[in-house]
Amino acid sequence: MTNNIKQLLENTINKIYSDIIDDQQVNFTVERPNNDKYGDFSSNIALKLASVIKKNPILIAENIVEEIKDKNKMIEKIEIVKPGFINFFIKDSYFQNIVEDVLSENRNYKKTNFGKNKKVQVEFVSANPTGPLTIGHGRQAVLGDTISRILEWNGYEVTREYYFNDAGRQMRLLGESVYARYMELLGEKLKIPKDGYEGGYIKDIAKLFLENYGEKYRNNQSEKIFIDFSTEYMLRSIKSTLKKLNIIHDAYFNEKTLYDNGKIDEILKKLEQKGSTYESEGAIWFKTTEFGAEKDRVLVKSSGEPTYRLPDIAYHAQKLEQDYDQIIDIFGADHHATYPDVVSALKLMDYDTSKIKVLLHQFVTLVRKNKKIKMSTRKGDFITLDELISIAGSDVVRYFFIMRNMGSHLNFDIELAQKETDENPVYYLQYAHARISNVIKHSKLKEIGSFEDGNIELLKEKEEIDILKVISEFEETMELCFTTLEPMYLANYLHKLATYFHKFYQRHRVVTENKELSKSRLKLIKSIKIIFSNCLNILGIEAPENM
RNA sequence: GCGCACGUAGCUCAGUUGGAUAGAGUGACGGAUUCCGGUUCCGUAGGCCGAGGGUUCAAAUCCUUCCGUGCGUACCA
Repeated sequence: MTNNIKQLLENTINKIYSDIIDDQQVNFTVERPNNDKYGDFSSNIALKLASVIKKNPILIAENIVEEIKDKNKMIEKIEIVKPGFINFFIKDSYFQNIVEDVLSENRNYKKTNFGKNKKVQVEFVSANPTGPLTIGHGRQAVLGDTISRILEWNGYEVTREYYFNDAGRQMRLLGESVYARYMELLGEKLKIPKDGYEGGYIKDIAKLFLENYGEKYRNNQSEKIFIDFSTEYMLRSIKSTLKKLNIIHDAYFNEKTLYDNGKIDEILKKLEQKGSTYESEGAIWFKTTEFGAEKDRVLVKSSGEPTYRLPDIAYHAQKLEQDYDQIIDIFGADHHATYPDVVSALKLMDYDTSKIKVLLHQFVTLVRKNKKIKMSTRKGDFITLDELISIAGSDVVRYFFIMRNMGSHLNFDIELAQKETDENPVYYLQYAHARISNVIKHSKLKEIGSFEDGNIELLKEKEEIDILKVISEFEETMELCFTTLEPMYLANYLHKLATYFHKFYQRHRVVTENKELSKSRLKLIKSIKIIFSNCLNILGIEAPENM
């Protein structure tokens, strides 16, 4: 819609001012003004043009309007205002027609094929299985899955991938911590290792271990089985938590693969050949300063063990060798310093890094009555994602995690999340959907019958046209979500849609003695319902028929 | 110290590439709704957009300095 107007203006100035502007880009905008006295759409094109061709913007505006006047049948009138804005007023009939479009396209309304079935991999969560997922992981999980859904809506083929490492120091500590609890269950004195894990889940694993293996591993701390058993347990638990949020990864990629298939060595060798590494103090360093970093980084520790950086590079090299058209990584803000190194290394080896897109999200603070709840992962002193889901429910958790833009800190108000009242924005949305379902049900009782023949031209009330305008924004909202990969816009949009529906509902009855009008309004609310349902579906939130 | 974010109503946050009177929700106060679900709607109050300077027709938005907060600055991931 906005794009149509923009195109119209673009064509117009190319026609009238072709000699003056030739191939100069005029960076004008078309937007929906917040004040409706400025029309449905407004453009600053004349103001922008004024600085290029040194003419009075009002005059330019007049020339443009003269050219498009009466040529577009959806435009009711055009006004030129003060500094030089051009304001467009659209005919009601245009908005009324949207109802028919929505009803006929239904689930596919304004679905796009921008992706043309291109393959995109979205990597998210990727927490090592040392403990239950935290609230922070939750935000990433929901973001990753919602972004995947947005991509799918736009015709991409998405692979959701989870990267983890079940080797290394952290996992060793996990095994030792479980061992300590195991020995405790066998009546020994508890000796939790230094920096070990103290959360209650360790006891659960130990207990299950005991049930499976009895006393067989008494005094066998070094047994790898503690790590393997714990890893398997934690991965199962993580998957089950994600499933509660309706999130299922297509692939779990273990870092170990990169050692087994020689990728780590290969990459290290390549970097050495490029002369970008050197040895110092027994470690192998990567000359990151050559790419603008403050300091060089260690790739291989003096112990001979690589740091996380080297496998990260190898992993991404491998991703780029597969036939993905795009790679999306979702990381917490604490990773913002590390990924540029990965990209530099890949560039150095002539990989096409333009395929990689990194999205960083800020952290989550759990809040109760305006007070921060402090948490410590190691001590196990935290509310897990799993607990949060059981307290607040999947729909609320999903909505809360994407209702703020990912770049800003999120305060998760645990009390608000539990409220099943109008204070909770999720219920506000779902209630609107349920209400529509109910009205349609009611219309059947009143024997309105089929409303397929409802006349959309009867939708003339301000509240009706207003909500149709909101529906017309769906397309550009989705496009914004797609280009920015920021689901927040859709959350805000849904709230707006609900507001306008409730406003309409408050002032006008759908089912009345007037059968013709009832039918047209039923058509209207049915189309609203479809938009709700489509949007909620993209957000992975249920659209209930009743509540 | 340095790097990257951020600072908008009492609170939580929107504000597309600079645009016309800076908006929502929530809290506070006051109203509406005999009705298809009172989990709804309407109104009022609340702001020098962290502070100063600059750029231009136009700045919450861009540049600069300062103040404040968060994250990073590991041979942890």
